[in-house]
Amino acid sequence: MLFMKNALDVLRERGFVDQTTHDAELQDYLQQSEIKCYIGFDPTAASLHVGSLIPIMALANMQRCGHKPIALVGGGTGLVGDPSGKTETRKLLAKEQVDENVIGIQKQLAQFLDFNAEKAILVNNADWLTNLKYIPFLRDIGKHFSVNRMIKTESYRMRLEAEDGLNFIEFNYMLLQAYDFLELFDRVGCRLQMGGSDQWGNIVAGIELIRRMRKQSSYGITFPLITTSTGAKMGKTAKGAVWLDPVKTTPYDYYQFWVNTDDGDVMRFLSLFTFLPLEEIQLSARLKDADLNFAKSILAFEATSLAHGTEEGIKAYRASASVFGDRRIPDDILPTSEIPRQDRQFDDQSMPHSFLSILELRNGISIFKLIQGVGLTASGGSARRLVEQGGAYINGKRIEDLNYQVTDKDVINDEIMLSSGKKRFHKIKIIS
RNA sequence: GGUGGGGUUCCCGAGUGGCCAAAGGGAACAGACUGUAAAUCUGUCGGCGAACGCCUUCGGAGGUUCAAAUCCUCCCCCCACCA
Repeated sequence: MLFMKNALDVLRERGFVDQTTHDAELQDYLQQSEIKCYIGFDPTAASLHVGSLIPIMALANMQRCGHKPIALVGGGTGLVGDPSGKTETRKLLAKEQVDENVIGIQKQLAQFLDFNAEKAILVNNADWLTNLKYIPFLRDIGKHFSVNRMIKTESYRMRLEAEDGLNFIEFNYMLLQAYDFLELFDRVGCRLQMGGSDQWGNIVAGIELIRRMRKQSSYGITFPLITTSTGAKMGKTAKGAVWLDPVKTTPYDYYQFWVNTDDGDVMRFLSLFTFLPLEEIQLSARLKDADLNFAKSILAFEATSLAHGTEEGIKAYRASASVFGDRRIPDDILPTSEIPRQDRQFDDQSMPHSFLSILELRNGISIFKLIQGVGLTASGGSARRLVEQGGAYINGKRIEDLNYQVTDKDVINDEIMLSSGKKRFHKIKIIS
């Protein structure tokens, strides 16, 4: 393991590093084997979304470098709410809700990290935070914090200047996160905390607390805020966030999210969101125009496989090929990827679909009712508009007539393919 | 506790008695162009309805009025300053 690449270099090369504290010492620290590093995850929802992928992938890369990642789920801090990077007060969550969310998040992290044989550790800060006593905490921990300094940090200053202000419970957040770091330092000797760039202040607070109380040094790494090349925050789509939960965002939709990556982001995203060798990724820079879509397919396949397993990745790829057509992916593009390059298989189980009885079709169903019914649009009115604007298709043919009645004549091979625009499909399977 | 300013449709933000389903921008959706990209241009963008239209929405509850997002009363929440 000694000849392994330094984890800091790996993270840096792949684009994970925004800032670090005392770089040289950190590098030395990471030269040891099996060091522990942690990242906190907020249990604001029962599922993580692609916005959390950067920290997840950072931990996974650490693990691949022979280190021991600790995923901290904020069951305790989630009860308080982190003001960092937010311009307004977050709603306080009920305790039951937080507990439920913690369970969901744990499950998803296990997709990316190997928790077997203690190769990664999962902790919930509710275990120690919820038992804290106010007065002892103030005396032992609080005395190390200068309010003057705290209000100068970016995250608080932002909120102090904002309209909405900052309330006291949020103001405490930094102390709690610093305490988490101290706790992990004491429990397992963790000396490295990572997080988004908005976590800088919180991370430094922890480092200082450890130094003051334990006279030991510890380190921090922050990740850059990932935006698309068009400047938008990554991970939002029409339906809101792109979730890692396959029920909230199906693997097919997840794949579609990635395959629609902006041209300018493909290389960067391949480095961040896959484990494909950097040399191969850099080589794919030669891809131009439509050929760049090969790289996008691979990105989508790899990302989907990571989140949902290879089998789902393959299914999503084949489902996409069956509606968008397939071009054989050349062997020399990102050769390490196990994306199917030879097969002509299609998979129509994985795309959005629903079932309809043939009997219901006998009398005909209004096209816009059907479009709305399968969920391609949210309301009958918008389905109507879709047809009026020429965006509705049945079996690939544009529907010109608003009053079009879908009947059994539209069934092909026991199926009807509806589409909204040119990229959103829904297959209706007919049951006789 | 006092004084002042706020809470508008997914978001930002105009509107201060009828012409308001509510300007403008963003997001989103569709069309054209393409490569399932971006940019650009065009259209749409509360619900129901073929349509005249009807219904729901401007923090909450009442009230005034032929008519209220707009006026009045009470309540809730946020912000600033003062205490």
